Amino acid sequence: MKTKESKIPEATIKRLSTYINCLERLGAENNQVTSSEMLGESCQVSPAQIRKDLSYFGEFGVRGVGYDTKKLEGEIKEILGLNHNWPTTVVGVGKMGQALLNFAFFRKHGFRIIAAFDSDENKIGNELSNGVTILPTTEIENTVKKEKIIIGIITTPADFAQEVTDKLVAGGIKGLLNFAPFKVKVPETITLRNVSITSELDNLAYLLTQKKR
Amino acid sequence: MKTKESKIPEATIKRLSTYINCLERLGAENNQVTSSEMLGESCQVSPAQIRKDLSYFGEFGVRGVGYDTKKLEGEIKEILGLNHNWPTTVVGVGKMGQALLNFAFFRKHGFRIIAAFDSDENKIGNELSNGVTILPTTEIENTVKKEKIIIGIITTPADFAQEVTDKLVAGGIKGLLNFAPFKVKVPETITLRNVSITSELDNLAYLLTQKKR
DNA sequence: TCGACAATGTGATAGCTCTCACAGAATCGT
DNA sequence: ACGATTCTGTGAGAGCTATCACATTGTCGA
Repeated sequence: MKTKESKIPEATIKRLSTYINCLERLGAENNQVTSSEMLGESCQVSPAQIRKDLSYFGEFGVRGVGYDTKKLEGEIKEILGLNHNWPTTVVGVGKMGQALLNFAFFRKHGFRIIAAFDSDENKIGNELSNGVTILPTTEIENTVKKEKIIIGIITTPADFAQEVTDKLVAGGIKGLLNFAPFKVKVPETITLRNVSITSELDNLAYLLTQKKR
Repeated sequence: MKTKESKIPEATIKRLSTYINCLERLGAENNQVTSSEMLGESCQVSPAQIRKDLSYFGEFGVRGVGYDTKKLEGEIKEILGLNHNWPTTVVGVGKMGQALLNFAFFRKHGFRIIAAFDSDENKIGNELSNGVTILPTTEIENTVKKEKIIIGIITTPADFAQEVTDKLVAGGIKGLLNFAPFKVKVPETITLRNVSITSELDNLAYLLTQKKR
């Protein structure tokens, strides 16, 4: 895989992820070959946009023909780095945490859950369906160190988000995905993505309010 | 509230939502007055960006002083339309659906859950903590019509997302927030936001992969 | 073998978003 | 009363992202 040196738009990365989804579906529907138009139809992105996005990383299609569905899917997974198996932990085993732990695609997307933490004494010691035992949050730093955990997923209430973040960072975590409705702060060396579900709700509210006018 | 006629960037709307979060926090910490710098520090946005964002909607601050924390919070809520009480339904009462139903801020953000649906017979008939009874998905169209539900939140598996979407649309829904990892299609008149949790995971994977290079 | 055709890859360009720098406006101390 | 100070609001411009149009390249049938 050759990566061209120009900067790749964040939006492109986001779309690549949706391309995989659509390619899987198209593949399952027996489309051995896909055109940028067909893929665009499927994931509601313009064909030109798709070609442009792919062009940042190389040439994956055949002119006059299109893309080999399976092959392209593989290429994009390679680009995104979904062929890894990052040791991952989830902190906060509430409903949101459980929802994520259930997601079958965790593994498919290159994450391996090897620890879970909560501060609720009733949950500590319980075993998840994948065999992982819920540990107290006091064990975060130790465990991250010992198990060489790379990725932390935060699904605690907002008030505890910074606290557990600091513990994960102290343990040497590399990447964080924060679902708590609080923008946590981390040292620059750490890769962080804040996912704000509230802002999606707010966004919808805004759009609907506009429409009423 | 006067809205200037120029188009407002989507990114601005997203940020406004985070401003509310930070303003609540700052207010709780007894900051009666906030500067764009303080707010920027709190939510990790540049002060200039904050002022620009707000300038799309009017003038909310006092030069040389800053913003009245509580008042600004109220203004932004007004802009986003969080002072409504949209009748809302959740389709798919799995872990993800339950997580959302638990979120206290549903009401705070202008949504009122008045129905929930699932296709699992073991769940149908159960009552949620807010008193709502889970109905079978066959009742979606009827109920949406009868209860004049405006907003639908989809937390089903990907395979059922389009199906329930169509039912919600048939019932006359106005806005949809789709958490299923499948980009559903709706008529143009309907406001739709697809929230892709997988793409956040993928994005993190990509960033970490890049860093290793 | 060759021409018609189909769909990619990409330079140019339009459009959008953020950043910068500073003018404008309110407060406070003297 | 007024100048120094502070922080907002905003035009201009830089930087980034998406769209367009077409040259390019491969396929397929005659």
